[in-house]
Amino acid sequence: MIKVKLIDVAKLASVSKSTVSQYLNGRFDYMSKETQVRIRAAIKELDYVPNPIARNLKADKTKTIGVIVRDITGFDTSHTIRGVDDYCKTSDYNALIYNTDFDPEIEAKSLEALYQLRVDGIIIASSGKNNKLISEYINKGMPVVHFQLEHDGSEKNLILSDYRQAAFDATEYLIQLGHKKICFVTQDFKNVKSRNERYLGYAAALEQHAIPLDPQLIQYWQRETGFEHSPKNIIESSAAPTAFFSQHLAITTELLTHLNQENITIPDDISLIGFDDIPMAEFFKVPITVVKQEPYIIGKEATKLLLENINDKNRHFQKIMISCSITQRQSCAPPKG
Amino acid sequence: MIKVKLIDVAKLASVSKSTVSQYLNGRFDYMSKETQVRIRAAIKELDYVPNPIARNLKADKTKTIGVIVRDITGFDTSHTIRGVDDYCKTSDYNALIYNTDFDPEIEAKSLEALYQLRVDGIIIASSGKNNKLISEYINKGMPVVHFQLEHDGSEKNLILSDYRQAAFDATEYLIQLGHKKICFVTQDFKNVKSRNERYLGYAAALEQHAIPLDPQLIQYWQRETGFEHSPKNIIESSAAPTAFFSQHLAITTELLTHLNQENITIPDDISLIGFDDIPMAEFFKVPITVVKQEPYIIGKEATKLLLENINDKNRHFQKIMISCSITQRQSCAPPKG
DNA sequence: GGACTTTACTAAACCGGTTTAGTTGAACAA
DNA sequence: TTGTTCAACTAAACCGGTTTAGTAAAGTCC
Repeated sequence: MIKVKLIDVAKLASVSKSTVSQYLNGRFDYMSKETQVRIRAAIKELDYVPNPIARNLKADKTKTIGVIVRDITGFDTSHTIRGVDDYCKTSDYNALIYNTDFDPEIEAKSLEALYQLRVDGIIIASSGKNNKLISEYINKGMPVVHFQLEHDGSEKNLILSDYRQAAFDATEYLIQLGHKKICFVTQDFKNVKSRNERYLGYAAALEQHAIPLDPQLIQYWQRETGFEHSPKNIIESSAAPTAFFSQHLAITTELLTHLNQENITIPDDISLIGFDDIPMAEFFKVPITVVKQEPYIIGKEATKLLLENINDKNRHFQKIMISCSITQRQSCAPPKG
Repeated sequence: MIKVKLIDVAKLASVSKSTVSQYLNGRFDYMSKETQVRIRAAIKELDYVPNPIARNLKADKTKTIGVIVRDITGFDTSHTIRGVDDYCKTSDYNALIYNTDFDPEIEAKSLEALYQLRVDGIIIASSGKNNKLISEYINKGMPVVHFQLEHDGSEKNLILSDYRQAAFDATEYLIQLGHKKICFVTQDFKNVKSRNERYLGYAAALEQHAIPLDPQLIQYWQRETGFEHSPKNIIESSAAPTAFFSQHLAITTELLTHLNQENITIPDDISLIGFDDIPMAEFFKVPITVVKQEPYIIGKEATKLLLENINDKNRHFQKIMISCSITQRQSCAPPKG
């Protein structure tokens, strides 16, 4: 495709390869003004562009980072990727996206592929199942930044929403509307700190307002099997929640599907606040109130942190928290009666 | 990061670099069985992985393609990217995504960046403003596949939805519901074939059903300035449309915003069919009926076509069309009266 | 037993740059 | 006049692989 190379420029300008290379790297004091002019002219005439591959081979870096996500198609994820891309472009890096579809094996393969490709660093929303493998790579010198998910706390560099505060705010918002029986709908959070943080925020808000925590109001959902108890049954149970607080978009979506099917009306029959913003929410039958994260900022900050780690191996680790904010729409109302 | 190299394997196995290289490339008949065993053992012991950069330098390819889109965050676009990524992974390629945010200058810069990076090929949803530049690159030997947008017909390799048929189907669907005054809401389509095709489909459906085409029912929208005439005014004009047929998601969204604001009810006051599917449409106040494209398939097919072009420079050009399908929801009803 | 193949390798050039260690000629100081 | 410094370069090694041309030893043929 491109066939003009440095040697061609050198010949045309009647200098050695070395001098052209010095010129290309801005070390102009190694040559005379006239030589500079000749080289500049030769580059222009030949339309020469240095080959970054050859360059990077010697430098032992690729100017490429890897990003491992579950699905680029997700609303928040796509914005995070956008943030990563935008920040990369400001620093002459490129990002390679790998989707795992929530499969830890594909995640492991993606890590391996990126490692073999010699990417300069990796940003990952990890499943937690490959933390051992990730540690190996880190020990070999691969900079890694986690985002979105913290598992056992072994993640050194990470950037997260302030989940505890966000959950606290959302819960308090419901409490201030008069709710006391708030059903916390979540995935299992025993081994996932970033999920546990949400729980702690929820619990803290209840405690602050002297509302006892009813274990029956903690309800579980799994990606593969859905709800442990159906939303309808939860509502009709003795726990009698007046509001749902859903812990991420997939749960919110499935909750809405169930409520729709059962003709349960929001917010008349029950209030709902979700985690993660919802696309085109303003056109919903009931626009859903949410605590929204800042996926674009998270993408940018994650990349910034990663590049800092790439360019300064001795940096200490960081945990960065980004605030969330409540977007009030129409799915929350005071409880009845 | 990785420091084991081919020469280390060669030393441990007591053979030359060449032999190891032959082994790595599967040319086993150049060596004895025992040598193979020794090399295999050495690779395993050292945990050796070949450096693709060095490899590609010699081969003069990067095993990387570039993808230029307007915004990866878009619902359809993210699915197209997903298709590209998935297909890439089956062939050991990687994709680099560049967002233009609808800016032809950024598009030109992205093209240049990808060219300088020596990507093996480019997939682009082009603005049409850089066709000259693209032609230059094609002439220099860069394989290019267009998707989503056809402008002047100079695009050689392209993959599109069958816009004409799709628009025909959508229009006919409305006609069969009893509509005769169907307002075609579009961007300017004079110089964009893929938009003109929609118009032709619309016109063909009207003609087939002997409905005269009223120019007042062709209404324009622009990304920067919005609607030429407000939807409310259009409805109240003498043309008196009973249905809108919107030509892509951004138009549909803005149309919905306007109708919401003016308290115009769908489908009671007016029917609406959109182009492009809508995320979470089932939760809308009025779930919108759409002609949906197949962005994931388009991504896959575009990549397939591109890789074929990369691996066989003498291939003839192709124009591939993918069918759309109507997803009936609740925004279309027979006209009143 | 000498010529011709075949097998199993290796040396060295090559990909397109960067970098280090020299080299050359002029200017300047003692 | 000689030694030293400096400006302005260049040759060659290097990055980590691939590939081509070549070679030594063993096997085959007549």
